[in-house]
Amino acid sequence: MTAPSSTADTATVPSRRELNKAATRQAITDAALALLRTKGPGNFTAEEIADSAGISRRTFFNYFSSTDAALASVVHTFLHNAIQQLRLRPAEEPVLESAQAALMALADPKAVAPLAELFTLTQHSPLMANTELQAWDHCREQVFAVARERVAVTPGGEDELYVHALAGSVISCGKAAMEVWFSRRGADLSPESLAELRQLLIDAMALLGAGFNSRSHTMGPERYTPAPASPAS
Amino acid sequence: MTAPSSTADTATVPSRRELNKAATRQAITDAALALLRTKGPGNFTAEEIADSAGISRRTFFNYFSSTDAALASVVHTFLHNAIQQLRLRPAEEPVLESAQAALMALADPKAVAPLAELFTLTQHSPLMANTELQAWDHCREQVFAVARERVAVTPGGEDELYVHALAGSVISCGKAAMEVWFSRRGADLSPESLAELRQLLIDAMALLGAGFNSRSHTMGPERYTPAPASPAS
DNA sequence: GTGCAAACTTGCACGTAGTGTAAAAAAATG
DNA sequence: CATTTTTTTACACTACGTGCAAGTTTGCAC
Repeated sequence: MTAPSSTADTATVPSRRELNKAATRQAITDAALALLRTKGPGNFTAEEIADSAGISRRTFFNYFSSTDAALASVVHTFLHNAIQQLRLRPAEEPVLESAQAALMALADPKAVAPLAELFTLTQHSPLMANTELQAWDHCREQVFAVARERVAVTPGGEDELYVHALAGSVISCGKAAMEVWFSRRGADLSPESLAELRQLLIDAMALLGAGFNSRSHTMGPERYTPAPASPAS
Repeated sequence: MTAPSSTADTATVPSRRELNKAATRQAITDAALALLRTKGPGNFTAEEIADSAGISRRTFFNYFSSTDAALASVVHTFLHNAIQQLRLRPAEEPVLESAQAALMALADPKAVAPLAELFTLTQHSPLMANTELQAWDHCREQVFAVARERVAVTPGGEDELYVHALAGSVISCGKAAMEVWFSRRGADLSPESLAELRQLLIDAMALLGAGFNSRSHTMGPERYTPAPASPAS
């Protein structure tokens, strides 16, 4: 065979095994998504996915521990990218701003398209809720790790609570922004829709940074930000 | 038969069938907890639980959809009580204070003892993580419902985001406080330990109310400083 | 190339999960 | 007691997830 490519774009050598594994992995998720589109959530088995991906049932379970896990890889890759963006931010930047910036970088069609499709296809199905929650929680742990590095937590101090609560809240607000966006726009990936997503993410982080005090959340009828036009929903 | 008790504390008549159902339900969770203690998480089957509870395997699945669900009933009852406490708070009270007060009411041995035991027994097991996340998320939905009632959300307005983000953050902070408490004190239910739990809950809500801006969260029930303007926009 | 060791895939088998179904048992009702 | 309704139970069935022992592919050295 020819020598390993000298024009490798990444440091690690992409061996044949790695490529094959990545290819089958992708084939599995593609097959799972296709079945999700055609048959709907919960109406197809692991054997069907494996069959459609051209592998055996046993091999499917070598890659994913369940059918849900195969679908959730979409969420995992998105959140993985988010964490990478977060780690790129300067360490001296406040965590909230870093989170906001990291989320901004992902509010483009390429990144959110698979996520949006998965969301719309499994919107009212409790089947995905499970693995989805796990994915978000996994992301929370990553944010926790990043935050802990920056805050330099003292072993027995009260910083533990600070970092835990901050990481969880950041995830919750990001989740909230996405939920609102999906409920408003569905799978709409137009530039205006994505702009709205970005604004929602900004607003959510701002709410968190302001301690949810930006508006008097008593029963007072006073409204905030008189929202120019667009009463149509 | 004897007439329905006139001293019934609840409006609904506790018929024989209701009592039996409640008894078997309790027997199942007791059996599941006992097996969890003796065999450890993941090392017992649904049939064993049913056997130990004196019922058939099929009946077990009539009550719970999985072994995890049987264990998670502990978490559900705790969170159910928390929600009830939350609903008891006056509607004009800020949500953060209501949440704090509701959690205070549950920081007593009676309520947290089963939760603490379940936590310590399944601490490093991914088996419970699943249903536990679901339980928390279910609680989040309840908090969301309460918050939406109070905030009087306008259909197309930005209040959706506010309520979603607030409910999620409150849950995250409550979760964070409990996680820190468990990691510090384990299953310690002494008065000092519970006092620390209460303080952690207070601090967590204070952090949220202060927008994670003040790092001096060693204070007691002090008022937080009003949050400055939101980050650059 | 040949040979070898490591990895990956595959088929098989096994225990378990969860559900549909119909019959039996128990409780409410007349 | 006879009934009607609800609950439990036994049975069967599909699917899940995993251990195991093959077979197959890849990497590496010679």
